[in-house]
Amino acid sequence: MEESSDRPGEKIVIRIKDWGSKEVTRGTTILEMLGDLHQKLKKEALAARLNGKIVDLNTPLLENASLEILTFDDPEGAEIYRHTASHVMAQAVKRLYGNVRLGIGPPISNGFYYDFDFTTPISPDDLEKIEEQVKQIIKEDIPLQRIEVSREEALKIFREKGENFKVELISDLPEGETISCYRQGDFIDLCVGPHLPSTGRLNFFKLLNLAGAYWRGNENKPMLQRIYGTAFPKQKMLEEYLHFLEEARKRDHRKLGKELDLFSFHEEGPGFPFYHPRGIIVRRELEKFWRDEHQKAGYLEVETPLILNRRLWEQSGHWEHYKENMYFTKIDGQDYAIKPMNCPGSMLIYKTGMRSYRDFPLRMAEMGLVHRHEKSGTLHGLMRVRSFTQDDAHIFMLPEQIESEVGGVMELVDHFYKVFGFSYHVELSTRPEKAMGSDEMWEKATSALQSVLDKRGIPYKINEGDGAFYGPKIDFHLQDSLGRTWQCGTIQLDFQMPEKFDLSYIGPDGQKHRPAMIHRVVYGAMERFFALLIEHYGGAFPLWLAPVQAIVIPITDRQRGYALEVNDLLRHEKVRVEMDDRSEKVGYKIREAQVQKVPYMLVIGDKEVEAHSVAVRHRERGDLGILSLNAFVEKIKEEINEKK
RNA sequence: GCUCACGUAGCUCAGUCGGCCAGAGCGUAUCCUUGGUAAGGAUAAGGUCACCGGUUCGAUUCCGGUCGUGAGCUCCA
Repeated sequence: MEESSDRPGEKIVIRIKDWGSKEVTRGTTILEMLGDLHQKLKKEALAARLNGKIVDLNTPLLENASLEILTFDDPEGAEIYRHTASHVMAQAVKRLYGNVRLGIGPPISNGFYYDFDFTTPISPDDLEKIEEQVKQIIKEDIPLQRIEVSREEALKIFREKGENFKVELISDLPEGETISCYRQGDFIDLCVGPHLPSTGRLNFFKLLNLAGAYWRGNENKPMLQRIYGTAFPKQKMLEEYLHFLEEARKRDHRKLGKELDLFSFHEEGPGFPFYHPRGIIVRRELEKFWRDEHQKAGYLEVETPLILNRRLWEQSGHWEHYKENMYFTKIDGQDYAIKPMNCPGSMLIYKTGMRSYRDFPLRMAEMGLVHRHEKSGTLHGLMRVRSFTQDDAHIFMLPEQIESEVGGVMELVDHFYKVFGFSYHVELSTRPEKAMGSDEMWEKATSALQSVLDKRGIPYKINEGDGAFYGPKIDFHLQDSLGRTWQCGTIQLDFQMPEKFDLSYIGPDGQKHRPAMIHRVVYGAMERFFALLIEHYGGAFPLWLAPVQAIVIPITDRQRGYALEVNDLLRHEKVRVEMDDRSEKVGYKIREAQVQKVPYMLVIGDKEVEAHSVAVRHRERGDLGILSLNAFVEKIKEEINEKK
């Protein structure tokens, strides 16, 4: 609408969000304009949105326009800030280790990274040195300059520098695309930008860790060294972030698992978890809840063997598609495999009799222990293991029941996660490269899942090519204490297994038909869900899950008799109770119970013996005063039942 | 699987630039203490310094390999 003209000295009008309009001379940069407008804003501004497009502050204003100033509080602002930080780090690395080639260096949530190809690998000790150099570059306050170049020029620049990764990136850019670079002093990087106007705009900077990363995420390509870091405009923000990381480490399920004596791992079985008495209590409670809810939701429970003949796995397609992840054994000279999935077993149960459309939907659930050979480097506490129990179910149904059944599972998942207070996000995964079945089948199955999500208005992300080999899936992801996400629930539509196993049902027409089927889990894997729960609650499980729900603490030996009576009564009422009658002071016993995150501590002195009562202390609410023994028993039983 | 780092008592961690009996705190055991809401005191036990080789007069320490663990990549519930 607004025609630009090339007459110099002409005035143009800029409408600035939250700051009204401003008249400037054509050609004034955004930064210059801000200087006239407001010093604080100029200081906080990182980039701007000019007529909807995010640009550098050095961008000259050439026509009437609308402008929005981006600060660190805007997600885009923070990204630009971190992106510049990554360039500065790369410059520092270049200065210190001249002979290093650059990979990529994007901002990520809470920070940034940059990938480098060093001639000799650096060690974590080098980070300090790099950090010092970064500080130096910030101090030098070097301006960042955007340069737009032709493809040939870009190739020339980076070829001359020996930056063959950058050359590869440029070569892969579509023809005709403007190629931009950012220069700061002697350092130049291929980058779309935008960036901060100068390195001095960065403030508090911290390099966090060093890791390996394949070039372009491809395991067949060279491995680079990735340096992770973060940057904030205020010291306090950086400190808060580092503090958050520290707190998150305290909630790490691997640490809490040890401290609370829940589970362990051993060299004798890497990736194979050992549940301790306290850990198995939590798991059994989760299972109990699961059985109750599944019974209500109309599921039938089954159990199938751990080891089954090779023939079955050939029939299911696992032999062909999943062999690398399976464990094998021989029985009487015949090949057997330890099940990596529960479905083939359920197929055999399905086939033990004639099925009628009247039986549908047939919801067959199984807490099935599966074993998978996961790559050693991927193991991670209970989150990623080699043997785990899936709260599996296979639903056999009429094709027209798919939508309502998928919807039903989604409701069940939502209900479960709400009970634990988890928030989650949903992803839809489509056909992988290595897949069974025709494109039409995949198309049909994928759009069925998509339509359920769309109809329910559930936001989801699409993961192209991430489906199971037998069908597309809807995944439910939860976050751990550090914000890393883990797939838990999943709903997988499968038109393959029914074919492979020649499943049938008798329809109303008296003829045989092929049933539709879904695989689904709600918790996902009990191990992973348990790990997430530990981190979610920081080890302080809600009463109904707590391994020890109450601890009886007699003050002296005199109260031991009555304390034992309290202990026995609670135990008979199925409360998980322990007694601490060691000759230690009350304070000591309380401290230990607090550290172990026991919900209720029952202190018993002479007064309580006399009154047949208990002095109740709650791990979070503190001293709750004296309750009669019976009143406490009722109270705790009620709270357990209500899953408070 | 790959890159880098790490592996010392049940746990958390010192330490040894190659050399006498390898240390601390917590925990455990025994004794003293019987103390009212987050650590009472004393004594003791506890280690093939992950494992296997090599270098060396001598290795927990240096080198190589194996196993395990961590961060991340790849892969996945």
